[in-house]
Amino acid sequence: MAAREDSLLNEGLPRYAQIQKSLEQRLIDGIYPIGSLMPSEQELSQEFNSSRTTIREALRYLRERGYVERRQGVGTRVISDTTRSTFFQSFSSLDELFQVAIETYYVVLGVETVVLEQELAEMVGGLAGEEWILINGVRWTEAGGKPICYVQSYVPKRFEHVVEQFPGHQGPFFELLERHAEGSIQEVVQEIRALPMPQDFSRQLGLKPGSWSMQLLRRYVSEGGVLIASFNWHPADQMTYVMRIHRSREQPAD
Amino acid sequence: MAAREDSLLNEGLPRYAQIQKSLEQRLIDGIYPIGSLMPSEQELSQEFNSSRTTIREALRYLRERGYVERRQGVGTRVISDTTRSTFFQSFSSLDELFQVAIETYYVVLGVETVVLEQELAEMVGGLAGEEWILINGVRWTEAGGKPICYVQSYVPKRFEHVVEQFPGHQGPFFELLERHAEGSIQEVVQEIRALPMPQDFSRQLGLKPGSWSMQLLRRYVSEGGVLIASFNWHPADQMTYVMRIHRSREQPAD
DNA sequence: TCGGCTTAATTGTCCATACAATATGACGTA
DNA sequence: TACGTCATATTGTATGGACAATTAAGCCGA
Repeated sequence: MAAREDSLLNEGLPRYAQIQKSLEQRLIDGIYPIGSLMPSEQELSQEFNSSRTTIREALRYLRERGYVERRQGVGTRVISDTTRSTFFQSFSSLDELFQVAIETYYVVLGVETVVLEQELAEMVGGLAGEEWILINGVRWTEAGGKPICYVQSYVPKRFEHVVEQFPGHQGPFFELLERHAEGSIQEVVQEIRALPMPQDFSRQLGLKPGSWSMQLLRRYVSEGGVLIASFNWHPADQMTYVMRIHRSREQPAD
Repeated sequence: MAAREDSLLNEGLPRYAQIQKSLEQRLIDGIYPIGSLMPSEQELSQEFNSSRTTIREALRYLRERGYVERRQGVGTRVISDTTRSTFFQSFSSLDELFQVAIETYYVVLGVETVVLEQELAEMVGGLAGEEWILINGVRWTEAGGKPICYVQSYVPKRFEHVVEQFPGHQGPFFELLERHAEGSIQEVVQEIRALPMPQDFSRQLGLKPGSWSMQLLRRYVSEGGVLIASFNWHPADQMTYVMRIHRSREQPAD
């Protein structure tokens, strides 16, 4: 009982939390050096005068925090003296990621089949000489409102039957394509450039000749390859791309 | 014994893992609707003919996965029928985040004290009328190489003594500032714009008048407020900002 | 010296039990 | 009707115990 009070701060925390803190501090202080084995569960159980279950709960926390790895037959090995610290940016959906306003209104201007040249193939993620479908359109704030951006979407020819459904579809095209694809979207690559706005796009968006744009290129990649690659051409003076990046000392899911 | 075999797939998995899978499937199937209470630990213990500890382990998994929340005195309430599925982009350091080439070479052109006007204050995260320190500089590929971008860095006046160390410091300034700040950097906000390149910056970068830029504004925010806000002006034709976003069905730290 | 076997140590899984802490519902009284 | 009290249900914390699975070290024989 007296040994217990000496070893732990009496903070009203559960015992396992107090042991966590003690052990974490020792790791940070290098008392258990990286690469070494910590005392066994039994040894810690005796030191803290607690049951093995309580010790295991504390060690579980250390493992989840990235300080140690635990292996049956070996023991608890120290792999870090700092808790995992990453910067991350996470999104609950791709819409949120791409800051697409839900209420925007998309108008298809035309659909055609194109043969990819080398440079374009590299950008959309296809092969030179392949046939892809190009859909030109304009995204508006609302029907009859202001134009937001000019959109060129490139889709592999094998999704021709899906493209036919695009004009009646008000959500993102990638969602429609994902439903018909082998597997779900695993990665999205976005590239951002400042470029002169092509003149015929300027006309569609009501801009003066010689205007500039922020061009966002996005490739949506599933297991079966690129589903769609879209160039969004935003008028430069109407577009700020904002990213908020947070530090996490915990798993973001906590 | 027979009841046990009926309820669980005999997969060689630990019992708690088998129960996890069963319960997860029920959640996905809507057998336990969102908002409802799942059976109590005791009920599940009887159903699966397992100890309460084993049930708790399975429920812990469901909680960590975001399906349920558990409250003492209430029970286990369903809050989702899908596991957390997020898209994320994580970085092990801010250098990686901002695609800063380690080997670049920064030259300070000048340091002055400025009083923030309203618009600038909003961008750097200060207050109009405040004194901040402005450091102008150019980042080069290497000493004597090509210019990469023009950099305007704004630092609160209270870090005046730290700014004095900037000229001899080849790493990122935010790291130096973080060491002298109250608390570490918790968030970085980055804004990307396509803008005409200011003429005196054009001159410094060897560009023709009328050139355009991609402007990256970054605010590094600690508990005590903004540490530094930097405008990086990149020549438009020399800059593509690339982001790779991955889907994760697990906590990114795993 | 190398390989196989045995033993001991260590963590992983599972159980039963007990008490604490919190929430909820029912009942009684003002 | 509102508030207080009490009983019950539920999850959280903690203990002790047992057996399983894995690893490492030591020993022995070829």
